[in-house]
Amino acid sequence: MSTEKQLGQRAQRKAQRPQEILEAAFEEFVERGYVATRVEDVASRVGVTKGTIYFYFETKERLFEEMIRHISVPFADISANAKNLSGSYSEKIRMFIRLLYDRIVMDRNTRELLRFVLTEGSRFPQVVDRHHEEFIVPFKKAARDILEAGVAAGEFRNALAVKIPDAAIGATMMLSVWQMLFADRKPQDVEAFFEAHVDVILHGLIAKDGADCE
Amino acid sequence: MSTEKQLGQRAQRKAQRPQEILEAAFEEFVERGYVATRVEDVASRVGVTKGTIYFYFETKERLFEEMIRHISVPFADISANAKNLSGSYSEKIRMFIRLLYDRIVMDRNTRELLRFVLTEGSRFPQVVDRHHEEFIVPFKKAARDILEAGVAAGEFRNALAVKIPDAAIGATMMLSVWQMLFADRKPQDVEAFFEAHVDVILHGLIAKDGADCE
Amino acid sequence: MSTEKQLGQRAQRKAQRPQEILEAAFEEFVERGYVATRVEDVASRVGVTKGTIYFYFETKERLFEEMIRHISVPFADISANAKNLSGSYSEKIRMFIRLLYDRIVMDRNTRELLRFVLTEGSRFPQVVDRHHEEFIVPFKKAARDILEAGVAAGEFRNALAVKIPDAAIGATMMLSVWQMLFADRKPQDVEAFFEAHVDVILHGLIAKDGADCE
Amino acid sequence: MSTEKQLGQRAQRKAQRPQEILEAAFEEFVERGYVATRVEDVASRVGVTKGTIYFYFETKERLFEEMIRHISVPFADISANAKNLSGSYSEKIRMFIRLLYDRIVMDRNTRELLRFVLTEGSRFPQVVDRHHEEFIVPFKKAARDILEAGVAAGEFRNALAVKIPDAAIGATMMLSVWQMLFADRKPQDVEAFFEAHVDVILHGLIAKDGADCE
DNA sequence: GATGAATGAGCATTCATTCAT
DNA sequence: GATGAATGAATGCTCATTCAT
Repeated sequence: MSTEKQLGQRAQRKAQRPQEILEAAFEEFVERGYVATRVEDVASRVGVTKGTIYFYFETKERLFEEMIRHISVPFADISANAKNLSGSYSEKIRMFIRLLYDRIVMDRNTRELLRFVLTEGSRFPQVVDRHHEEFIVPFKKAARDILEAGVAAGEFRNALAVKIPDAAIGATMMLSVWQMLFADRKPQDVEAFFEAHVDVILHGLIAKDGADCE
Repeated sequence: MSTEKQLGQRAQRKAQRPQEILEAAFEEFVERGYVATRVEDVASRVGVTKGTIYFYFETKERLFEEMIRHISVPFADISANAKNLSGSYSEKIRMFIRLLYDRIVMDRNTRELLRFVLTEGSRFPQVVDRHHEEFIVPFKKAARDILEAGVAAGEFRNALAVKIPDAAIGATMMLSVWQMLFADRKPQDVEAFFEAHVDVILHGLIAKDGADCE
Repeated sequence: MSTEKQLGQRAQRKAQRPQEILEAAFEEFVERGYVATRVEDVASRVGVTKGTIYFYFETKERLFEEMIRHISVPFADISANAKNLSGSYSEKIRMFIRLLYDRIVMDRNTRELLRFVLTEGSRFPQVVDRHHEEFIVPFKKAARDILEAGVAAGEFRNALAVKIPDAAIGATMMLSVWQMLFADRKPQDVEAFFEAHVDVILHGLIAKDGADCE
Repeated sequence: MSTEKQLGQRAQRKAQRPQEILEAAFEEFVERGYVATRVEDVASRVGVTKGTIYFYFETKERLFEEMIRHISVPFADISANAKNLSGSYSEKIRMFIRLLYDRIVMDRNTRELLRFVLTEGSRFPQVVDRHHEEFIVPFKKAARDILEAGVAAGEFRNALAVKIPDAAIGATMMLSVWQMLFADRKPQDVEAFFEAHVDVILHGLIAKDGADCE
């Protein structure tokens, strides 16, 4: 017991090392990309030396893959949340898209994860595949579920987008891309974008006679 | 005819070399990214040796930048076309988005250009800036012009998206990203996506009483 | 003893490496000059590989500069010795020139240092400047000091060379140059040269009536 | 005849080409040394292209060697002049050293030739050997001839330097080296140096009683 | 004679990886 | 566990040299 206490700090440190390394790796890979990041850069950021990295991770490739895993919070939670939404289906779709914005646009990890998939995809096909299964498929399913339920409830019309929910929700991606490109230099008004997005896919652009859709 | 003879084989060759090299560079950079592409890879693809590449381009960086310039067809044409669209504003917005799909989703050059901007942006900030000026700004302007004209004509309601046209048109980007990621492995039904996209932003999702929005 | 053990083989090695490398660099640069010497040549001579050189020295330029520093034993010692000379001023000037021969003509490091200054000066202007300050200026001063003291003591006449001591001592340089050029192939009789040099500047060439100057 | 006149200019040009190239080569090799000078640099200076250089000179090595030959004006003239000197032997030695200063110190070609011998000697041993035969041996002989004649005439004492004339004349080299090193930055007073040199070797440093040697 | 496109050997430098301490 | 000296393959870039035009 006393031994445990004595070693306490060091042991904790040790247990955290892999985490620390993965987080440092994330920052470095974000800054320079896979090829241009040196293992030593990661080590310096953690405050250790190259050798230590290799003690925990076989190769630079492995380090990258594990880093990707580490920052990947599968889509499950959004799917789960999506099921618990309350209110009208319009409200539900609004909340769902809200969740997406918080993830895809606002959450740095998720945004950079997407960038990694785009930039290093050819070098790490498994990463692309995993991303497809863990994020894109569940995301599409969750979206379709809400839309279909909305149709069944008579609140939504049976629009073409019910089968292809990306067509309704996809604007999210444009904002995400703008963020990736210009995050720093040309800040976006995310809230306004979000409201405009939800508004347009719920009511459309065409002015209706009689009832104004606005 | 006489011109061809005057030029001679060698001269012809020389005139084409830069083009050939830039196209080979495009393919290689697409496949492996900037850092991982060796100048020699580009040379082999053209069927020459390293030295020849350096005869035409000072450095690898320059080669990349010139390649980007070479595949960049500024947005001007779309803006121009956008002004000549005929029919109702619903028709016009449909045609406009159609043009976008042809460019951003279907045209490989433009798609990969976007990927380069995303992947190599930190290494080539000028490329990002140029892309913003030549593509994104004109694109947003063209979109806003149509929407505002549609509102002025009374055909469109004064939706929030009129000020933020990306919110209406942005789904395009999601399809583009899907293409970048899975073009080969998970083909998309671009036509269906397009139709669903146009349908949803014109009519919205909510079922209208009395008049069915579809 | 304990120190040696504490250091360990590896530590000892490491402490000596820079020295070893600098000495190998000296030999290689002497043999081939800066441009024609390959970093790998230096490595081979030490018995390591290229990478090791770069572990200790940032660039080939730095390696050269540090090597120059390493072989440069500033002139301070000669100046110091010059002050402690005893005997008549004729004796003193004789001893002083003797010191110079030992350095400029006989000492390989100093001789090659001069050659480096001549051959690589345009590439390394700082090296030329440092050489001027550390060698040439102190050398001239020390020489002038002796000559002036000799004049003050009435032993030397107030010859023009008192203000321009190089004119009296400069023959040293010719022998040094002969050494640089033909050291191996046409050996010089340094002693005879030295004696003739001292003799001629002390007594001159002209036969004096009455007292034979010899 | 008319043909000859028509071609006149071109033919002249052609005949001068090798000369022009050699002179351009001299300037470039002086500026950068053998290895760092590119054949194309030489070509540009002449206003032609690489190929032309290779039309006249087989290789870069040959170009260098021929350039050395081109700027080498053997010592013969000095030897010849030395024989025609008039006046006392003191006068003669003065004139002889004067000739040396004009050549070794003041004449850029000769000075740079010496530098080439020093810098590229290991790469071009024939150049060193030729230099020895054409310059150094005749120079020593001419010097010894005067000194010995002066001794025979009873004007010079039979100093040690008569056998080793470099010991008397060698200060010239120190000034030459100073010129090579600092020509631009620290100008030398060549005349004063020359006078001091001649003065000291003729009269020596030691104050003679009775007759002041000055 | 002159050109300049093309070649390819050569070299400085980087960096993932190993391993003795 | 951690270090960091050492390795060596890899790659950007240069330049002497060639040769078809």
